[in-house]
Amino acid sequence: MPQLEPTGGDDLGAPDELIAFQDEGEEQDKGAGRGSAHGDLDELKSSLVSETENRGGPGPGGGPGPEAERPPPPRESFQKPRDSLAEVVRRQQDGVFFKGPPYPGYPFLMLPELGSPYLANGALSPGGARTYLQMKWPLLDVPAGATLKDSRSPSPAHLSNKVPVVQHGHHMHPLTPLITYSNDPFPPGSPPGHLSPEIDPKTGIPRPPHPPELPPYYPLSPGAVGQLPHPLGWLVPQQGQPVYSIPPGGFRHPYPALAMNASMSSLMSSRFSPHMVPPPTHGLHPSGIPHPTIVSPIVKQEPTQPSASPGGSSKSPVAVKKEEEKKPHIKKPLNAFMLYMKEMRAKVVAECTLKESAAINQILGRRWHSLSREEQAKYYELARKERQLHSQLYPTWSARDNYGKKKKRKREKLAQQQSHDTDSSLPSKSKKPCVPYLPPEKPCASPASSHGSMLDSPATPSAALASPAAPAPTHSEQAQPLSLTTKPEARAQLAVHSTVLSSKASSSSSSSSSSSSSSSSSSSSSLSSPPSLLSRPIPFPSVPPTALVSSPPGSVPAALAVLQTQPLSLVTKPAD
DNA sequence: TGTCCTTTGAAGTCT
DNA sequence: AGACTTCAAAGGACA
Repeated sequence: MPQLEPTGGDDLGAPDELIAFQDEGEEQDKGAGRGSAHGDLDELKSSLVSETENRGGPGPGGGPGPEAERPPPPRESFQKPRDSLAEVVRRQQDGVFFKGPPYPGYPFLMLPELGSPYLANGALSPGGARTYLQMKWPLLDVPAGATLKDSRSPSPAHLSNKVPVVQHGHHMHPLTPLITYSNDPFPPGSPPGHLSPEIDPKTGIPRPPHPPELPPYYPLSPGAVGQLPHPLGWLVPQQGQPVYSIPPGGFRHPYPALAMNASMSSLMSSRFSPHMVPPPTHGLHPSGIPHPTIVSPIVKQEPTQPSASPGGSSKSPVAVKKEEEKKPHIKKPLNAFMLYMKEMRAKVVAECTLKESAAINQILGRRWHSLSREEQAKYYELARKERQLHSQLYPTWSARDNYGKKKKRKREKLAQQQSHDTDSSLPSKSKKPCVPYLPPEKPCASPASSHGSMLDSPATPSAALASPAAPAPTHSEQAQPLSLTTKPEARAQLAVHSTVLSSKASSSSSSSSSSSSSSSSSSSSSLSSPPSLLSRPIPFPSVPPTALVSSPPGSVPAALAVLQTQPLSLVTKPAD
């Protein structure tokens, strides 16, 4: 694990290798020929990512071409068989969520009215245009929920995007003016493995080598990053969530000694605002908005210096406990996916009537996988910045500090799961069916069905592969519904599905297991998926050998794209 | 009211 | 070292 360096040039797991993404994308944009090594997979890839291409839509970054050309992002969820809920969710995605580009709002987020709302007073007024000026950005004070739904869309496409997306003018990433991509040293470390520039650990598909002429940094070129909605939701009110505002007069750094660069300042001012210091108004920001990462304990928190080592004193247990109670709860910095979720949740909710986070999260998880590496890289970068800032703000903070703050349930659940595994006949606890997470009406599912999703009318794998131009869903999006759920309960439930599927399909589970184990990917928990879940039948017949051969374990073989079809049809519509 | 669900990733603990 | 666990966000569902 990369360690935080005093210089701030730490590598906190950010995908440094993502440096190659931009180049890759550009190359693809130019339609440049690709290495012969990919030749065999090109066709498959194109067919697999055709949906991505379709939904890519016209964007600042270019046409849909690049998306289709890029290797499928590492996805592990292929092996995750989904229950009916996931199925419905998938359909919703296919039919609704992926009808547009992943970030449909970017282009038109270049709001023309630069500065008007907040330039005057230094803060965004409620309902004010979310046009962020570069220099003003750190000082923005966005009222909570003020801009959750921005109907003033300059573009029709924006109508569907009700998520307040912060967008800099000039295609400037919100953090671009603040994050010194070129100066802020982020030595290559251990970024997400699936984002490796050389070989995708998941897919095993070699990636175009990073041209030496390119800077060893994330390809967050202004143009590229400009498409990124403000992933740091702290400045963007979402779902009525309080926005981490900054005092009108700017923001007072609680740690003068802490050298803060612009990026730090931006982060600090937003998510990790100096609320650790004696809050001016009883733990609340001067604006009255609670700090996002610091949850004041019930007991009125006292001015405690985060840097000051907590505990370590010879106090009585009671005193220590009392002191701990007073300690503000410093939340963990959000990881890339959390940032993504935070940003996209509102959009998904807006696009669909889904309200339940569980279902939405499933969608988001799939969308996350469907994101291009470049897009993911943005979030990884932001997450790394967050962690970096967090570590600087709270040097003594450790994730352990929050251990036990929440009711430990997983352990219990896991224990139950284990016992459940031993005795599969006994339902664990009050296990809730996964189906309920989707509303019965499933308004978002209709379009997909009307369009004839792959599930509704599963196309033969061969057909899908044979017609790359066909709007075939991306492998991830298609397969994810089948992906194993990492939750013990769900796994237990899915095991039933798996069993049914296995009984219905004579396909060997070995192939599926290999692909399932490939879910190695990101989620460690997925690795622990019980074999029973891996036994999901996977039709490989029509899969070109190259696709399988070139897809090492831990990858998502293009062949798995076929999973979307038959098995899914078996799983779908459980409740109907 | 509190917990669960659900997702991924980071970071912790445990073996 | 690897496996496992917890937490981060979110909000409806449920006991």
